Amino acid sequence: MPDPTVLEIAFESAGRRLTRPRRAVAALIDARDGAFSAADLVADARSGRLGIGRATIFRAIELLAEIGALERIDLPTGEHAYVPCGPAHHHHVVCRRCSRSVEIGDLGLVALARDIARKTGYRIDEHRLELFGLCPDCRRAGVSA
Amino acid sequence: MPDPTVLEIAFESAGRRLTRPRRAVAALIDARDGAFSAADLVADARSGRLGIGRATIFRAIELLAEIGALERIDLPTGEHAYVPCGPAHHHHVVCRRCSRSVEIGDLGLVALARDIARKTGYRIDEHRLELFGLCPDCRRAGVSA
DNA sequence: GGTCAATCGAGACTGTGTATCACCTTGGAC
DNA sequence: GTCCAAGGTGATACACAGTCTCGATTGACC
Repeated sequence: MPDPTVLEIAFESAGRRLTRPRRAVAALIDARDGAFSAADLVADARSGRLGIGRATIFRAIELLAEIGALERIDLPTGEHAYVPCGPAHHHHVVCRRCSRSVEIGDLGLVALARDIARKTGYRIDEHRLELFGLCPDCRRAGVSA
Repeated sequence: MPDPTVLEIAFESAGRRLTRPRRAVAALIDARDGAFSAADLVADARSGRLGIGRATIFRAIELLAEIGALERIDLPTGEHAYVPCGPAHHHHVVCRRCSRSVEIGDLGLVALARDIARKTGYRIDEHRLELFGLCPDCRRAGVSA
């Protein structure tokens, strides 16, 4: 057996069983290398004839998101997507063409939120920053759409 | 007829007809004073027996969002919501209890995005920042949930 | 008042995500 | 290796958001 992947380790360290379907879902996510939708994974599983049920894929995604190994983001189109990520507070920059994404650190946003709290009187306990654009490769490929 | 509301004016200045159903939707939105979901408006319309079709409400929301009089935000729960707002670039702070929201200015985020672009090599052309918490009233009301 | 394109309401349809339930796997105890 | 309970699975039904279609209606303009 090859080394367990980050996602496989995530299942185990959360005290959950590492089953064949979960391994398969983890592999599909790894193969995607970027943001993906649940429908993407379902299609991948189907085209690869992995015999994994739709519900299982949704459950695996939900579980990984709960663990913190995956984060749900909202594309500008209104669709939901998921990005594999580490547990520390961070944000994502997503390529709107190939969906590849990179994590960026906090960037002083926590301080900014504190500032906004002071100005508005709100107690802010959650924030979300997402950036969309073109990754270096897609820029080089001269994509403009 | 009372003075036309901001949303009514938005319809007209976009060169769209100000029909009875659109007026009704605008009134429902004004009555909400904060973020709302499409389902909220549908329920409001139904309970008020306004005789407005579901599709019409969705169409009006879509149109207002297109015009820029409404912005779609994504609640932490994954649901979509809409907030009435002005056309200038800004962000929203939303109370997770009463849904009241305030607009905040750009706050140097455009500069931050430029900085991120330089560091990551991405060309960033869109970003979204949403903050969630408790508004002053709900804080005073001692709500902690 | 008459005309016509924009808009409307009803309802069918699509896609995403959840719930249910009988069956299957996993991993630990022996 | 065998057994067993808990956790997990797949099929399917369901709930809901949002879109599309189409014949009927309406508002803006002459």
